[in-house]
Amino acid sequence: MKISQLAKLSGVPSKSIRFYEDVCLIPKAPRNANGYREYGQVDVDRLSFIRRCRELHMPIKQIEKLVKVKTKGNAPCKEVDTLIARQLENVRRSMVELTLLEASLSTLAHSCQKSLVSECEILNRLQQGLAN
Amino acid sequence: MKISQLAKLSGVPSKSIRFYEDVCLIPKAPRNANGYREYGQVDVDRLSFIRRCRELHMPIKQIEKLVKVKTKGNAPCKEVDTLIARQLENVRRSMVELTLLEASLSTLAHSCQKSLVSECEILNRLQQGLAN
DNA sequence: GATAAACCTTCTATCTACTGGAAGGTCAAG
DNA sequence: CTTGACCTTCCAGTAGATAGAAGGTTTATC
Repeated sequence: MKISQLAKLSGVPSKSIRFYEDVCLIPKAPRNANGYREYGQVDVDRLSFIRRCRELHMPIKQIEKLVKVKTKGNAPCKEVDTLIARQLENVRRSMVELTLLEASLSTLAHSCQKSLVSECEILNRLQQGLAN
Repeated sequence: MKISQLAKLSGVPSKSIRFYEDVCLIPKAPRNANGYREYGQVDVDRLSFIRRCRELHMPIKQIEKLVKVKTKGNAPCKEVDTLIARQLENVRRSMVELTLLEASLSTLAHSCQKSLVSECEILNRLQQGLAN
């Protein structure tokens, strides 16, 4: 199949597929007589896998390791566990940070009852440091 | 004062200060005889303000509006409210997304009891779609 | 047979918000 | 007089794409 068919079946846009090839996340596709890339089911599977990893916000470098380890079936899957655990940690760290942000912004949003910039409590707090 | 002093007082690295000048978030600094940038207290205040906005993950374009509106004291501060509310929305949207991610990753992390890649439940789920 | 739409290709530029480094000028202390 | 700590500009790179230009191919339709 050609690239747009693969895009449809895998859920990854053609542009991204070419990009993934550029950065060596996927192997270089063979070309047909016109120089068009030719794909098969294995590519659909691989890209579906990659798409799901990306949906979990995994960086490409990590997905690369996951893809590599996936191909050698009788290797220990400890590394897989580690990569997922690391990503889970990343997500949890971001959540903590966002929770703090949310609190600050929420306080800030409710802090101004005035209507002129010169008296605006929001701006004052941003200027002087947010004590919450 | 010179740029590194401003950096110290405002908490914004010199490199970032030059960058903010390049993208017109702050005005071009006057230069002394040697071509060095010269700053005063007003710049400390402005950059401290900017730093606090950045700590709230506000994009530079939004901060720019906030800085602009801040200078004209007797303008209505409704726009300030709007910008903060928008940022709060952004943060909340990200939190929702991360909460879903956390759930998926957490399930995934606990799904594999095997030790070989070929039987790894994590990889299976990433391949076939995560039903959770 | 002409032509237009819908593909495909490569290359380049753009986005965000910096950060790092190279090459070179200036200044103060020892 | 030289060493180190500043300062300057400019260029490159980060992550993960996305958009667009310029050009080739194929297929359907008139």
